[in-house]
Amino acid sequence: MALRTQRKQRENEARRQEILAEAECLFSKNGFFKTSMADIAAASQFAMGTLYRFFTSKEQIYVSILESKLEELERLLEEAIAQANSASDKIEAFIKVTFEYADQNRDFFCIYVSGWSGVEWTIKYEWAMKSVMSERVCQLYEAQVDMVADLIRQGIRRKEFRKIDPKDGAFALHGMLHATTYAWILQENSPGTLLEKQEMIRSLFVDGLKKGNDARVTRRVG
Amino acid sequence: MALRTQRKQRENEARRQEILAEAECLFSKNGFFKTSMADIAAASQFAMGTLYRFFTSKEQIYVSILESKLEELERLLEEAIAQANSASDKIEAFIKVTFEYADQNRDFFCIYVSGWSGVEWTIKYEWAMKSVMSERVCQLYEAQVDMVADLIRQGIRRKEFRKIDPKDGAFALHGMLHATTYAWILQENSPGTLLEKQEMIRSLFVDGLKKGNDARVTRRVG
Amino acid sequence: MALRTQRKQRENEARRQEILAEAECLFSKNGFFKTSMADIAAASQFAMGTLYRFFTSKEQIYVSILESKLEELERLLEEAIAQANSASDKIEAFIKVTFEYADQNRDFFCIYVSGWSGVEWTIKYEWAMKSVMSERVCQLYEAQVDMVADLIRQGIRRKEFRKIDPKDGAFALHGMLHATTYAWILQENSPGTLLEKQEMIRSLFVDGLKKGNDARVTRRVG
Amino acid sequence: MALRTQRKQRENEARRQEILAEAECLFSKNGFFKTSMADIAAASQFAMGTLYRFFTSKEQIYVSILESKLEELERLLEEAIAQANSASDKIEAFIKVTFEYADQNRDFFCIYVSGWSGVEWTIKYEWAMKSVMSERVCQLYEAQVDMVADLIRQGIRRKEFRKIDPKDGAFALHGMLHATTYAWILQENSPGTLLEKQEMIRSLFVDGLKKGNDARVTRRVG
DNA sequence: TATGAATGAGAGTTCATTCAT
DNA sequence: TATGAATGAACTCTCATTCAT
Repeated sequence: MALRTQRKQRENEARRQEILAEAECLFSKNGFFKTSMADIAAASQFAMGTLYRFFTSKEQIYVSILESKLEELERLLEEAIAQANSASDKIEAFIKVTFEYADQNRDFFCIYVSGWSGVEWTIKYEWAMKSVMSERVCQLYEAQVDMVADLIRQGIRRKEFRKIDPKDGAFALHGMLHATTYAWILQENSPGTLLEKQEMIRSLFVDGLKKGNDARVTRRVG
Repeated sequence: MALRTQRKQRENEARRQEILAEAECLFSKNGFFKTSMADIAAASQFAMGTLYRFFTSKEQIYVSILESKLEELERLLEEAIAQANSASDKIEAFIKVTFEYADQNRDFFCIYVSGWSGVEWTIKYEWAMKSVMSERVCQLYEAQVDMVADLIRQGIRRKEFRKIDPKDGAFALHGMLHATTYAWILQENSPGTLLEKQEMIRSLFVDGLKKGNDARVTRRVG
Repeated sequence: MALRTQRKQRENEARRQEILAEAECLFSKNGFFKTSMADIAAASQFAMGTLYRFFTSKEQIYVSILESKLEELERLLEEAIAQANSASDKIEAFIKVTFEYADQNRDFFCIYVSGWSGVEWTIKYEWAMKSVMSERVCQLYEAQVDMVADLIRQGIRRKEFRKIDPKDGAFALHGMLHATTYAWILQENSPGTLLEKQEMIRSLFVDGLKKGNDARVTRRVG
Repeated sequence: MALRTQRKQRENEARRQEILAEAECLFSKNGFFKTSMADIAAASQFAMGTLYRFFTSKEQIYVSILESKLEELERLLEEAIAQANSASDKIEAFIKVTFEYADQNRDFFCIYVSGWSGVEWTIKYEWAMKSVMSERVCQLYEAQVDMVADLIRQGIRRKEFRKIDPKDGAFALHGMLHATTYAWILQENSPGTLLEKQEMIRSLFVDGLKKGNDARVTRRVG
């Protein structure tokens, strides 16, 4: 009996994943609002009512996609960072893993960037965004910023990097990564792979952070 | 008669702008889908039917906001770039103008970033995006990328910068700018101004691009 | 302009009434739950969206029927009662007006009795009933009980009636009236009019209450 | 084998009763429409499919509650009436048993009154009512009316009561009983018992029917 | 020309019933 | 036999767009 229960659970999990996979594809193609539950039902070959056995609402499907993928990405990022030594190498690892993941999860990345820029939802006012994005998703987004911010802080402490606001730096890096990824996804028949951009981003960001630069130069904001 | 026609045109233009201004505010607060034509009509104090005399659809209102602001921003960017000499200085000017504009047009910027990440609409498939974003908006987005790409190409030719793919660099810079701006807009009561972030972005990007990117490079205050 | 506004208002009121009339018919035939907004729209020859310009929800339509008719009935009852002198005559007037109104508003009376027995909604738990029946409707139902209870109280004070709990008596009278009305409405091709039952109810109730009765009879409960 | 079959039958009957008991509770609390089969399944601890082994539909469950309780009530009423002598005493017995039963079966009584006023279902048109209420339930309702009507007829024949339409009188009595019961059930923490109302109803109805009354009073319908 | 009421397709969600296990 | 997941039609309500005034 325990066996049957286990099989059921496995099957359910598989179905959930099927639904999520189809929904991911649709959301990435058409966005949240132009994807209907009927579309998801048709694509995943389930009846509409069945979707509601697995998810309580359309929003929950959306959020579930983000949560599961963001958690996976976070694990991969942490693993890779742990294996690198210097702050520079850790950031390089961060960039590499992000690109690899984007390469293998293009659909998700479209949604991911969407969440990042917060935009499909609403923009300026927290309340509106929070109403859709679960607490957990917000945490996961912030965790990614913090991860980079910590690496920058580390690099500054170890004198690898010059002094900058670590959070500002983290936002800047994410911006570069997402814009690059997104541009690459859009040109559907891009010749190369995303990993080819890795060195460019690394050199721009890491070299731009290198210690020497601000020692020699005194600048005012214009 | 010509006079009366002219006055009518001026009045109409004024009305259009009023509508756009209110819509901008609403779209930035609530996003495209959660803003209804009734909302826009109420906010702009026009009847719903009247909105359709000025714009053929809700989407056109959205697009018109982007078009007019993007054109204004493009003019400002070109002016500023023309007045700078070196590629570095031109890029610095680009960053400065972008931040200034964002500071003065927060509502628009929320929409702008949205358009950039393409996200509220649809992401992967051109046709879906094109159905909403006018040809003109796409041109304007591309023009901004090209503007930066050209500056980078120039810098490389003049040996200011090391060799990188100019378009990749342009995407990277835009990503940094938008992420920084967006993060700044979100924290509603941010203490400083956006311009304070300018030097950070500049040094990250321009220094990251510098030829040798090492102790050999000397910089002037721009 | 004021004239046009007035005409508009009159027209709107007329439309509201049309919708209410059709809905009344449907609700009385099929009950609240088996009457759909599509049914009401079809019957009243309006588009579904139009119904929502006049009423915020299906429940509001239902409640509006009750409110307007209950208020009218209350007015009629009060008028008739005021014109009678003795408590007996006032109660007779109450019965007469109730039957007359039922005769002319059969559809409404089906809904009315439904509300009285509280039944379509939920029965035991106030909260569930209150969620549908507006505060106002509840007040109006109670006002009708109180009206009769007051008459009984009056009759007792004036020694017309023997002593009973006035509220209990009021419930009893309403029960008789509703059961009689309802039975009469159900037999669609009833030969006589409801008013023929008036004297029966009057004599049962008023004579049952007459002072003398309990003098002659000594009874034990049980 | 016959023994096993019998045990099965007994078990099945027990299950049926369990389901009916839980359903009764739910229907009385939430009404027919706001009670789902899932609710009933959960409350009775059976799988939804199992419910359909015992009942062909949700409506049948509803109807079965009415049937079984109405049959029980009918038996009790007939027993009590048989033991009384005069028409007055028989009617008193009828009232007493009805109140006792209501006191012990509040959940059922909510549903019962609902059925009586016919209301949750549909009101005016036979077909609609018949579609839900089984032939049997209608018979049982009518049987109750007839039982009282017969008593009244008897009383008239024996000169205990003055002449009235026996069926009208029966409806009136039922109306009083139901309204009184229902009002009492609704005030959840009613201080006394329902039986305390018995004498009031008896004296109202029986005294109202007493022979002498119509001798003293000659009245016209107004 | 300007209006805003009217439209009706389409949205997300529920639930009585079925049927493979 | 008993299960409960799967079904999909039907529900209430929304809103971009139209058009009679």
